[in-house]
Amino acid sequence: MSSDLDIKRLHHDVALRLSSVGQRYTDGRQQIVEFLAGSPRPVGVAAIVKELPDIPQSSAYRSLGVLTQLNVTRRIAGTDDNGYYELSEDLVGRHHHHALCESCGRVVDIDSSSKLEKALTEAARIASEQTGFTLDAHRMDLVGLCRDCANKT
Amino acid sequence: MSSDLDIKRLHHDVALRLSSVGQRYTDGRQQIVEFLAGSPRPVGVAAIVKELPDIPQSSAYRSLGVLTQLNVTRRIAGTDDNGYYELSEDLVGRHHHHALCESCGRVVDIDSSSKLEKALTEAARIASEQTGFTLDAHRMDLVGLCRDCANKT
DNA sequence: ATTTATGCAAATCGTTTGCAAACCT
DNA sequence: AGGTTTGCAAACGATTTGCATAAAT
Repeated sequence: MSSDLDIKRLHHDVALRLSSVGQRYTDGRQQIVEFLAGSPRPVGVAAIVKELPDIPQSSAYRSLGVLTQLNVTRRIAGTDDNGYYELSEDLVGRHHHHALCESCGRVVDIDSSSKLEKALTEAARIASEQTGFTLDAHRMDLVGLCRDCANKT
Repeated sequence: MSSDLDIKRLHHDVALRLSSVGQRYTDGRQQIVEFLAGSPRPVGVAAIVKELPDIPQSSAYRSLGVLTQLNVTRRIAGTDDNGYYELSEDLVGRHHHHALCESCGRVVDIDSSSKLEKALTEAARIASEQTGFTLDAHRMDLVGLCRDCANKT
């Protein structure tokens, strides 16, 4: 099946990036990458160490640090000031955005579509002109209330 | 001049919201509100206590907490996991968005314009459908590099 | 007089770091 | 051997909280 191949290819790509700067693709790092690959949304460090109990917090943070530097992973700052991690877009080849719940901190993916991209590209262009910001691949986080939190009100 | 009137009206509105829940509009709280009113962008707590030295950190946090609960202020989570505060849109009557620098954490305002709003409203609609999120007045944070950080590269 | 706000210091929580041991190559 | 990663515990920085005092109504 293709997902099996994908994982192999993913590990291969990650290994390449690590070795290019003299870093090793250790078992713990592989576990983290694979876990992120299997998650439909960015995951917090708490969830990572819970799911991968033989990886202590400090190692998780350190690994995520080097992986993020090498652009293997990306860190999303949630509205709850926790870090959420996902594989970088150029590894998974899927452009997307995020919706952040301002009540519970949940982060979910918004898959890209041509209509959405068109709207956001235009928005990013205007915003960039006005602020002088470089909007790399127009990353955009929408802030609102997730369904659960909206229903609690 | 009109800004003088605006400030008076602002204080009046804030006082109203506070008193409606039995809270007092103390001098420290007035100072904070006035400082936020005078800033062109969301400000961090560090900046607040630096500019208003007779307000200790804990009081600043506590005041901002109640002001935010009453929707007098709003908290923006920066990419650096610090809290940045601004007056809420319904007090200042100016709809806007934010650009977050993913390198230095800086937060700047993006003034709204009809073209931008049109693009973002469309984006919010699509995203909302897909995620089930309620996108309150489509708040949207664009993440990229501010001019300073882009030049450092 | 009763409730609410303040100010200090201590606690908390996510995250980072120092250091010695374990691991690759 | 020589550099890298791990694991623990201690350090950190932003934010929160307990508690006794001060202020407002």
